[in-house]
Amino acid sequence: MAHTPASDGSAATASRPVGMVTLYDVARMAGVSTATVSRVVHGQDRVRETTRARVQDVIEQLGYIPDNAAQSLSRRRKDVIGMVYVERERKEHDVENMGLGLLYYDELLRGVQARIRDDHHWSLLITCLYEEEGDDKDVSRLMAVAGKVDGLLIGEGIISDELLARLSDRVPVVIIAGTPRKTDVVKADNHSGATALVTHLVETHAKRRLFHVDGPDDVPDARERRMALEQVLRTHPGTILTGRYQGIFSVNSGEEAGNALLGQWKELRPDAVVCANDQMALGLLRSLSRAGVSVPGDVAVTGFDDIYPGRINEPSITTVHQPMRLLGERACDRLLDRLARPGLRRRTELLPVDLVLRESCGCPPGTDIRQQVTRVRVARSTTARPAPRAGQEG
Amino acid sequence: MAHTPASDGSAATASRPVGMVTLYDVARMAGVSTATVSRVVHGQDRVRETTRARVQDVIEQLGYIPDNAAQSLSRRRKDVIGMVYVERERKEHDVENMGLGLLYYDELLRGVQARIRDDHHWSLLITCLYEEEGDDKDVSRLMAVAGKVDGLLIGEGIISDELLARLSDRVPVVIIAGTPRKTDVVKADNHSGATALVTHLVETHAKRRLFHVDGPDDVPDARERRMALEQVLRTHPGTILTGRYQGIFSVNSGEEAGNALLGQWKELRPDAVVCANDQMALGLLRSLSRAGVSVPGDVAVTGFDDIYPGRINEPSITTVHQPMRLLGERACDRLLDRLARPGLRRRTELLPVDLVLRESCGCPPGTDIRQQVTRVRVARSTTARPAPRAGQEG
DNA sequence: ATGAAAGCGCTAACAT
DNA sequence: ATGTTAGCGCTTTCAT
Repeated sequence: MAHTPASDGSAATASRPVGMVTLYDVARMAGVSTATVSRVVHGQDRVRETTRARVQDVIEQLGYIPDNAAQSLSRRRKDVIGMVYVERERKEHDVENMGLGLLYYDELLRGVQARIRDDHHWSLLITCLYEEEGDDKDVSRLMAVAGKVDGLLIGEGIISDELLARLSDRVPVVIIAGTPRKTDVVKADNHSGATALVTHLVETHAKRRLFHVDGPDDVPDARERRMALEQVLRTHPGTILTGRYQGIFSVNSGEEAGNALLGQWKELRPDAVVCANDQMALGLLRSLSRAGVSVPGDVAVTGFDDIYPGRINEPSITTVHQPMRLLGERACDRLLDRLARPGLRRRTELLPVDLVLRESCGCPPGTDIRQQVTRVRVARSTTARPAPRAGQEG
Repeated sequence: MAHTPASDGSAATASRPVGMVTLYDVARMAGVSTATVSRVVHGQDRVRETTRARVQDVIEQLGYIPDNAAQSLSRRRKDVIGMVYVERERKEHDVENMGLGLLYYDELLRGVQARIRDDHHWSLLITCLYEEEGDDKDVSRLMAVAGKVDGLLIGEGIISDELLARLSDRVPVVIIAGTPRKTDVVKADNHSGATALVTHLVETHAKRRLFHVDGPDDVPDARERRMALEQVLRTHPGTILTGRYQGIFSVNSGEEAGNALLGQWKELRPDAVVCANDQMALGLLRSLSRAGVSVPGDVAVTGFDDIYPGRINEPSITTVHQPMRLLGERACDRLLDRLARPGLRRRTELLPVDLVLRESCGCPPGTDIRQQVTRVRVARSTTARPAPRAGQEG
């Protein structure tokens, strides 16, 4: 026995985690080889029934649980996929955000879990990065996680190209809601959604003077919605942008946007405010309401994402529904596919969104219509830079 | 070289995951031993500066990322903690629950993450069990996860004693919000919270005829709240339970409870309804409102948990605030502690809750008072009978 | 300061 | 049907 792990009463036993029962222990106690135990554990055939039963007994009795580290090392796969996302705000007592902001990634997570659940062997490792922390922290976190998983789901395009390259060099990566680079991407069709929303404002409600509450510069979602807004303005003569405020997707920044807007109310009063997400729309509505401005009477307001509170708000918020959960599901599916067949061509999957018409845009009280938005192409010519292409299946 | 992993152009290379660069590759390319590379990777001293730099270079160049499986096997620790929870409902399109029910575990998760974030080396593996699935599925999921982690955080006391024993035999376990068994437990002081809430109803608002919307039998939180309610009734002569409905913590089941209540409205009209959580309170309020029953005018209603929608509901809901995030933090702290010092004595930590007075109990419109509940002891002697029964007299 | 080598617990190819 | 054994990639002790 050249390679029997210490299972005698020697000192080596002490260093082993409490209760650590190994395959060898089971094998010895059942009087079979480790190969046989392994076969039993994995329900393989080529084991006599009586043997199987005996081994099974010992397993129960000893409470044996295979060590995944050893399994992984041997099988060259960890049966774990990782999910990375960014926590934007960290204020623990911001009740508003606690009630609202949580939803995005939590839904994503639900989607991923839903996909994973049927396959007992996959597990999900989650890691979040924090916006306010340095890039080096991100790097060390990501390196650590990359060494622990078979594949990675990354929310948003927040990590640098260089880092992404390094990661995807090691494990397959699927980007969720980010700009296509050299990995698979699954994202909502923000462009079409925003286009439909703003077009509704302009064509149905005859709005002409829009104010834009934008999201962070570097967030792909925000960028796409912004570009769509600009494109609609461009293609509708007579419409103008009266101003813009850059928020960070939180209720608070929406309130700030509202205050900024009220500051220029006299001179540059808009007839509609387009917010990059629902949270900010909610914050904006609050500050407008405090100032006695009526919505949609004095001004229309729209959001994006379709979070629950926007639905029950007074007035209810017109917005675009993002299939967040589906996003998680598809991303997960794609990763699992790729893990199974590494040869797959890179692909960007665009998920359709719904336009949700409610009260804040000026539609009649009680309106709550949801209609799928058909895809519209991005106007290439006006986009100076090498536009992210939403290519189908590579 | 007896043990150099295949890094030549041999067939073995093909079976290695794409981009898999090993410590050996780095060592060879830097012209040092694996021991030295390992030292550099872990920033240990006893390496000459020039050597370190050279190795570091090769690491960058090759994009080397240590394989955690191998590290774990060698170091006998995985640097991963697992969190297990139960998904109660699975209806994908139940918008109400999407907006509300998500919050509990998500907050817990946030707490855990918050604790983990400073320690780069820990990662979090999450697994959810599904109520409607069989016990054997739970077992296989839990076994799998137990083999992948150093310690486990388990939400609620939903797993059998036997299974729990087996798990905690292998890795340290901290139960969150469950009944203390033979592991560490971190939980909110449900008993004191429910006692304060019901006492408020009885003493401040002079309620006498209570209806109870209970949670699932086997959920510890529900059980504790139920027992506190009964104890308050018992100690306040003249109070009675007019009826009880057993829900499953969802908005829908709250609505059903409301309908059941309305069914016996004539004969057994209560003056207050105590719901085991906010979701059900919300559902109940909806059905009462549809039936034209005014709250708190005709009847008072209370919830539990303090979820955001209850705060902005019309009327706002009187409830008990659970420190969900803190629960996650403490549980994680405890697990990390135990991992560091396995000898720790088993302990149950009770976290204080807040009584949140709002409108639904009959407090004046606009009320939103939050006060910490001081701990009250569970009355042992009176808990003689095993089964909770309705219609008891105080 | 650096290297050689013995494991860590498990899998799977190859015997028998 | 069952056993033998050579790794999997890394850490760490013990030499040097």
